[in-house]
Amino acid sequence: MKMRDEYTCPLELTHDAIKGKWKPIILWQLSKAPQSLSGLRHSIAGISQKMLIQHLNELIQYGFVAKTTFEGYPLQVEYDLTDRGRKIFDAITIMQTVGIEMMIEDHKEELLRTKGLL
Amino acid sequence: MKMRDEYTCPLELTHDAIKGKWKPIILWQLSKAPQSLSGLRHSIAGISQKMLIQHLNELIQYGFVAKTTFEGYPLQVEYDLTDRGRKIFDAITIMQTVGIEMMIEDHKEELLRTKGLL
DNA sequence: CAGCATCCGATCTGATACTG
DNA sequence: CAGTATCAGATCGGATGCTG
Repeated sequence: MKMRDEYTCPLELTHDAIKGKWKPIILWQLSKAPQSLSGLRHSIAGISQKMLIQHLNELIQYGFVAKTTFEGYPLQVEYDLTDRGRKIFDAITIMQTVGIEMMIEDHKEELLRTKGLL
Repeated sequence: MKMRDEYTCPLELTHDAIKGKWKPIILWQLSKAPQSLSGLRHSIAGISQKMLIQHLNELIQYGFVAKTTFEGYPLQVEYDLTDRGRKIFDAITIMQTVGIEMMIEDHKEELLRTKGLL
């Protein structure tokens, strides 16, 4: 992702920090538990390794995620939310809630439509 | 923007709904007051008319924004947040808060660095 | 297991010009 | 004032193959 040098608008900064197809889901997964790369790859359906690493690195640059590397073989790392990451996670939670409501409402409409009630 | 037919993940749905360079700022502006197209264009620095209309339409499709058209000349419209829009705005608020904190912290570091304290 | 490099099609954005 | 159409460049995302 192209990263900007400077921001004048705080909202733009945060939006940049969580934009991209997979960042919200990565944060969501990490909020459940710190995980390894392969752990995340299994818990996030459909993500490629390239995208996972790229988005993780961006989250690290913005200070939402911390990475710990353990010595020895097999190689082992752990990704975890930082304090800042936990703060932005509150926003992710709201997004999740609203998303659920939207899906329920839309499904309701669909149901009524198929029954000829709309 | 490419719109998906179906969503399996609520978070993905909401993220799609607010993604794009300008959507968070548009929602932010509309939360202050319902506005006309030209009003928004003036309150959002740097946005092109095409992007503004495009993102507004996407926000309408996702049910975050409502549009009212008034008859007569000169043409007049008004964009406003819906209830759903106000819910997602809570997430935007958190994003704004975190963004401000990030900017302050980063600036703090910068200050210390220039003073040779870091 | 963790991570990088490259290539390519899909998508996003912005400038410009035009319509009701 | 509100909105559409088109086109070119930048960016993003996914598949694949390679390294420590």
